[in-house]
Amino acid sequence: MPATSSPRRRPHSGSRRDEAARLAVLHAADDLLAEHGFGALTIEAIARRAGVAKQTIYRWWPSKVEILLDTLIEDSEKRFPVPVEKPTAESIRGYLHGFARFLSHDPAGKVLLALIAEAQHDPGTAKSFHERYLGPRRAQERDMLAQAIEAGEVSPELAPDATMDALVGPIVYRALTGTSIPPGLIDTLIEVLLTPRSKHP
Amino acid sequence: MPATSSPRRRPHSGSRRDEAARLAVLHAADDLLAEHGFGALTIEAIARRAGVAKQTIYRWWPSKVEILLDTLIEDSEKRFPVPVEKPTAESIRGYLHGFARFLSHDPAGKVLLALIAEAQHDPGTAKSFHERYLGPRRAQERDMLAQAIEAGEVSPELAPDATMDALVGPIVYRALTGTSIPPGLIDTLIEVLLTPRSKHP
Amino acid sequence: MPATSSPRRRPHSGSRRDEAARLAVLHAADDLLAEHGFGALTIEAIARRAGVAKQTIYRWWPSKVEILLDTLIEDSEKRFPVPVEKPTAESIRGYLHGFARFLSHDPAGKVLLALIAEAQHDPGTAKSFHERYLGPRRAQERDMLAQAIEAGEVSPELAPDATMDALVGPIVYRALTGTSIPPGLIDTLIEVLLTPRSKHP
Amino acid sequence: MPATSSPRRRPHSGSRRDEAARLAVLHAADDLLAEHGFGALTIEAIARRAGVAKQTIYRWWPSKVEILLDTLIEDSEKRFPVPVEKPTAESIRGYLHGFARFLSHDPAGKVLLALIAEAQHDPGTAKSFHERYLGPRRAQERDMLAQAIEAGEVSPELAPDATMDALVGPIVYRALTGTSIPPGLIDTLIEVLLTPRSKHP
DNA sequence: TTCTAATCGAGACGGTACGTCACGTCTTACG
DNA sequence: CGTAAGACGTGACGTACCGTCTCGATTAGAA
Repeated sequence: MPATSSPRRRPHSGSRRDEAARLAVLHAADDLLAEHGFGALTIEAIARRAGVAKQTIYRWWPSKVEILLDTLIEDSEKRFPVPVEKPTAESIRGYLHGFARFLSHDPAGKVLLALIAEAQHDPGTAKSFHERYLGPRRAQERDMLAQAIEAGEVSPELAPDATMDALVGPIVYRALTGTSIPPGLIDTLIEVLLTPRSKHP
Repeated sequence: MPATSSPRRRPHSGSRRDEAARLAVLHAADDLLAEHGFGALTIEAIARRAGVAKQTIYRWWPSKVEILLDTLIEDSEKRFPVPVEKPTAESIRGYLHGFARFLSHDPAGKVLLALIAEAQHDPGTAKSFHERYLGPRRAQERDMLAQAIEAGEVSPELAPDATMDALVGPIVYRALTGTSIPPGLIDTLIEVLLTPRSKHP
Repeated sequence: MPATSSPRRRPHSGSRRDEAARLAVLHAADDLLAEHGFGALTIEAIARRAGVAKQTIYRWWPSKVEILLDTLIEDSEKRFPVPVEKPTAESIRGYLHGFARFLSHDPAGKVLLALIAEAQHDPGTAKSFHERYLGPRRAQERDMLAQAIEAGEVSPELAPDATMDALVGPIVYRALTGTSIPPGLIDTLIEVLLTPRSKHP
Repeated sequence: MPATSSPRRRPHSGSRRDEAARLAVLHAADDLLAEHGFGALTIEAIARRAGVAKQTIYRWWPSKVEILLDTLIEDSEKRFPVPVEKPTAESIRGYLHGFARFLSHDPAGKVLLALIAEAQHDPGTAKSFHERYLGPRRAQERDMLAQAIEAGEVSPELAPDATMDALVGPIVYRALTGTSIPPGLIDTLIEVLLTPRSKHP
C-alpha cells in the first residue's frame, strides 16, 4: 500500500532533481551530527528527519560521507575562505584564526572533524575527502603562500606543504583532542614559521 | 595415560580468568585492524578470529575501544617511551622521531589513529582515550619538558601543553591525512619551538 | 542502540531453540493470512505480529512458504487425516467431505489454497509443497485406495492417482474459484468413480 | 532524401492511444511470465522490456492482472473456443482435450494458472478474473451443455455447473500440481458424468 | 495555420519489504 | 565460576518495486 493517503506534502518536481529534497537532506545530516553525534548519522535517520525516501539519498549520494562533504565544502568557503587575492601576513593570520574558530566554535566544524575521523576508518572516505576537500583547499593555500612570499610578506623556513601542516596541524590536533586553542599559539606559530629570522627581535 | 590431550583446541581454565583468551582477543583485534581496517573490527569478528565467545569479550571489556587501548598502551610504552630520565634536547628529538616512525611505519600506529578517529564519533571513547592514554602520556611529556627546561637543555617560547601540541600536532596531522613526514620538519619544529632565539644563527 | 529498554518480555531460552518464538511465528502467519490475506503476509509483518526478530524467522525458515507448510501439515493431520486403517467406502466418503469442509469453511484451509497459488509463482515453493505435503499425502491416499480395493469396498475405473485427482480436483477447483461445493457433488463423484458399474441401479 | 528514418525506435503517435505500445506491453508481459515466471512480472520489468514508460501502463491498465487477462481472453478464444454452435458429445470431448492441451503444453496456459493463483492472493484479482474470464466462459459452457442435453447428445447426472466443475476440476488440478493429464482420464470423466447410465455397458 | 490537448519516454519522488549483518543480552552445558 | 556456543530482540544496511508526479517532445484535430 504505497503513497495512498496524502493530506498534502511537498509536491515533488517531476523528472528533474528536487532541490527541496537536496537541501532537506543536507540540513538533516548537519543537524543530526550536531545534535546527536556521528553515531546517530545513519542514512535511515537522515531520511526520516528530512522527510525523504532512502532511495532519494542513494540516488544522489554514494554514501553519507559525500553528504557531509557537500555541506563542508560550502560552509568552509563561506566561513573561512583562503585569502588568495593579494594575501598579506595579516590576512594569513586572519585565515588561521578563522580556521581555529570554525573548528572550535562553529557546529559545522564538527563536520570536518568527523570526516578526518571517518577517513581513518574507510579508504573510500579518505579518497573522496582528499580529492574534494583537502586537495583543492591545499592548492589554494599553496597559492596564498607563494604570493605572500613573492610580495615579501612572509619568508617561511619550510617548504609550502610542510609549512601549512606545521601551522594547521596543532590547531586540528587541539580540536581532535577536544581542547581549546590557547591564546598566543597561532600567533607564535606564525612568527616562528613565517617570519624571517632576522625579524626576530 | 599422560598426554591424552586436545581434540579441544584450548581447554579453558575453569574459574579464573583465561589468559590465553585475553591474548587471543588482543591479537585478533590488532590483526583485524591491520589487515582489514576499522570497518572489519566488529566484536563478532574478533570473537570469531580469536576462537572466543562473544560473552567472554563483553565480560572483560566494555567496548572494542578498550581492547584497542589495551594494546596501544602496551605498544606505545614499548616502541617510543617518553624520556623522563634526564631528558636532553637530543633525547626529545629522538622521542619525536620515534613517535613519527610509530605513526607512519608501524602497523600498531594505526591503532592510535583509529582511536583518535573513534573519539570524534563517540564521547565514551573520547573519555576513555583521554583518561587512559592521552592524559598519562601528556603528564609524562610535561615532566620531560620541565626537567629539560630546568637543565637548560631547551627553552620553549610557549606553555608546555601548547609546545607539545605544536610539536606533535603536525606529525599527527600528516599521519591522519595519509602523507609522510618530510625530512627536516621535525628538526625545524624543534629548533624554532624549543631553542632560545639567541641560538638561532 | 540495541536491546536497551526492556520492561519485561518473554525471556528467551538461551542457546536452544525457543519454542515460544516458534509457535508465535506459526500463529502470526496463520492469523495474518486469515485476517488480511496473502498480500499482508510479509516476513516483516509476521515478525511484528509475533513479537519476534526477523532474523529469528530467517534462522529457522528458508521462506514464508515453509512457515505455512509447517502449519498446514499439522492442521491437515488434525482436521482430516487420511483413513489408512481399514478404510471403507464410507470412511473414504467421510475423508472427502472432511477435505471439502476444510477447504471451504476452515480458516486453515486458506493456507492450502495459498500454497497451491504460490507454487504457480515460484518453483521453489512448488518443490517444497510437493515434497512436504502433496507427495506424502498422496502416498497415504494411494494406500487407502489399495486397501479399500483389496477389501472389495471400492472398485475404481481409473488408476489410483487419476482416481484421486478426479475426486479431489473438483473440490479444489470449487474452492479456488470461491464457490461452495454443491450438495451431492462429492457423493456423485464417489458413486461414478469408485463404485463398480454393476452396482449402478 | 526519403528513408531518413529512425534512430528513434518507435516515434509515438500523438494524442491518440499508441497501438504499438499496447501490443508491446502485452507481449512483454507474456514473455516475462513464460521466461522468468510470475515473480519477474513487475510493472517496472514490463515497462523496461516493452520500451514503454511506467505511466503508459498505469494509464491503460489498473494492474498487471488486467494485462494478463487481456492476453488470456484473446488466447483462449483462439486456442479452444467453447463449441456453442450445435455441440455434440464429440465436440465437447474435443473442447476438454483442447483445454487440457492449452493448460499443459501451451505457454499461454501459464497465464491462466497464474491468474487462478493470483486470485487466491488478491480479492481484486479474483473479482476481475471472474467477471472478465470465468463468468463469461462458464456462461458459454452452460449454453453448450444445455444445447447438447436438448439434442440428446449428453445426459449428465449433475447440475450444469457441478458437471462442468467435475470435468474441468481434475484437469486444472493436474496442471496446478505440475503433473500431466493421464490418457483416458478425460474420456472416462466424460463417460461417467455425461453419459446416461443405461449406456454404460 | 496556429493553437490546444492528449500521449509518449523518462525518471524523480515518498514509501514498504526484502534478506543480511552486527549489536549487546541471555541461557545452556561443559570443565 | 569462566568458558564456547549460539539464540534472541533490535535496528541499519543497500536494493527492488510500488504507484504518483512532473517534465519536454511529439502529434493530432479544432479554431
